[in-house]
Amino acid sequence: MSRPADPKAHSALVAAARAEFVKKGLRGARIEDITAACGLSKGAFYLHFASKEALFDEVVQALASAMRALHSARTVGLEEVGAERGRLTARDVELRTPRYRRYLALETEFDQQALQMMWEHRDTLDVLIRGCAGTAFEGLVWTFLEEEVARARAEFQAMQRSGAGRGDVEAELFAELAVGAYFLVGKRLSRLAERPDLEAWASTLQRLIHGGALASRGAPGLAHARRGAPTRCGRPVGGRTAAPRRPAKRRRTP
Amino acid sequence: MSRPADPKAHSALVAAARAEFVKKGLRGARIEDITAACGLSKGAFYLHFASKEALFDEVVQALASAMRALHSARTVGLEEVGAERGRLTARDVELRTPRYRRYLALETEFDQQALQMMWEHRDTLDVLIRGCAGTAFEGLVWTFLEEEVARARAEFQAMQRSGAGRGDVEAELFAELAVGAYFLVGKRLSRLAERPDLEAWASTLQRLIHGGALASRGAPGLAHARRGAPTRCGRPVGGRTAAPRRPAKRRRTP
DNA sequence: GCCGTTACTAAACCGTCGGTCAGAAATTGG
DNA sequence: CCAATTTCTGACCGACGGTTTAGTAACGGC
Repeated sequence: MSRPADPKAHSALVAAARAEFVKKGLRGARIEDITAACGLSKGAFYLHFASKEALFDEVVQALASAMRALHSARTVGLEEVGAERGRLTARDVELRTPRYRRYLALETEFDQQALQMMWEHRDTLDVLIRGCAGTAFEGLVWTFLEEEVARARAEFQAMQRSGAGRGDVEAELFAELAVGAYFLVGKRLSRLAERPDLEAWASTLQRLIHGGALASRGAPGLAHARRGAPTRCGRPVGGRTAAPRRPAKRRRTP
Repeated sequence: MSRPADPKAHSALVAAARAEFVKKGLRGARIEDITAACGLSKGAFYLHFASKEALFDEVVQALASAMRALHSARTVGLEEVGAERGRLTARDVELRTPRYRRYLALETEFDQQALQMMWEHRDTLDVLIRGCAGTAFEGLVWTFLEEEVARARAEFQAMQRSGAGRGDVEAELFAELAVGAYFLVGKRLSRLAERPDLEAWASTLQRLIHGGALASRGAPGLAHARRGAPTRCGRPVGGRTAAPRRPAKRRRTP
């Protein structure tokens, strides 16, 4: 007995809410707009979620667990290769030994997975970054990043100890830059209409971060790193009209 | 005749508003909180500003003109040195010639100025980045960045043509990374209580961006780039309590 | 068909906040 | 001290939007 709920209602609400959150931010999104987008009434919203924040929390939890999964996969992956093939040394880096290449491939793979994850959750990420000021979710994205920075710093410090990482750079700053680079690219994803070549992005970023922007003096591995033409950067999503300036009304100050 | 306005009222309101904007975002900041912070009543606000947005606009214009000034200073500065000492070549980079060092110093100087500017306007930047979703100022910060990216891309492409920049990297992606790095650092400034050693940050960033994170094979100029111990990263501003999760109330979904 | 249950609707409710305005307070010139 | 003038106050208005709730209708079981 009893009337069954529209099986699509819940997911439709989530989808509409995500779109609305991206457009107006968590605070600015209106329940009525969300429900109207799925042909429901405002009241129906509260049959499925306790509040706007509860819905957003659900979405954020999905992102958080995806991040945790990736984070620990990376840690154990690195440990496994470490146990299996030994730590990276300065010599490995200098001669681009198979061990160096193994580490490089591993990192690339995880970076690609990270980008893929960011692509799937790009709307939520965007809201966490720039759409939840003054809410309970404020700063949550920084705690996420902080964990990644800590991991990257530890890895780089290990490389520095073994001579593989340059010693004249503070590990913390390096980690911020590296994590930040991916973060930025993730941020940019939210402005793209269709999925760019994330795999190429990952390897380009890695080349830049490892080798720098200056032409290297006949470094080996440069030709091997190249994969066809440099990659284009994707089309921005349509809309977003021109520069918004001066919402000005009249002024009364003499 | 007539009663003169409190001469400090205007600037006090601006200061209080900036603080409130950072705390709650443009939308979330309440006029009454702003005026209360300077011991004024809500009505007094409208003697000085037409609206909350008008006040914010005033603050943003100040930032915008500071950015424009820096932007054009950089362009003319680069042109001057170009006319005076000639363009950078692959050889300059390889041998770290005086010309290379001149360019490097110039860039460092402007980067430091940029960081300094960002430090002074860190609160406004922060609001533009993460506190104005769904307002008229939405996306303004990206148009600012877009200009910088365009400049960086053009500069890097020139370096690629002359062989000074590595050719296997898309100039656009490089430019995004480079501008993004400063942007991120600027973002981080808003979480610091006191001014860090921005000069050291600028040169570390430059070393990373130019030379990469990997230990270089006895590259010249490495020792000269080092300046004492690697720099610490500053103390975060106090407050900001632990992870905000589950604003949850009760749920009604069966 | 009828009944019980539950999804859903429509409208009311109510707190919040931007903006207004009548009057009180302050200052200056006389 | 008075008058003129402007600043400043704080109660008020109205819109907006999240949440609640009384009522409606769809569905399953009999």
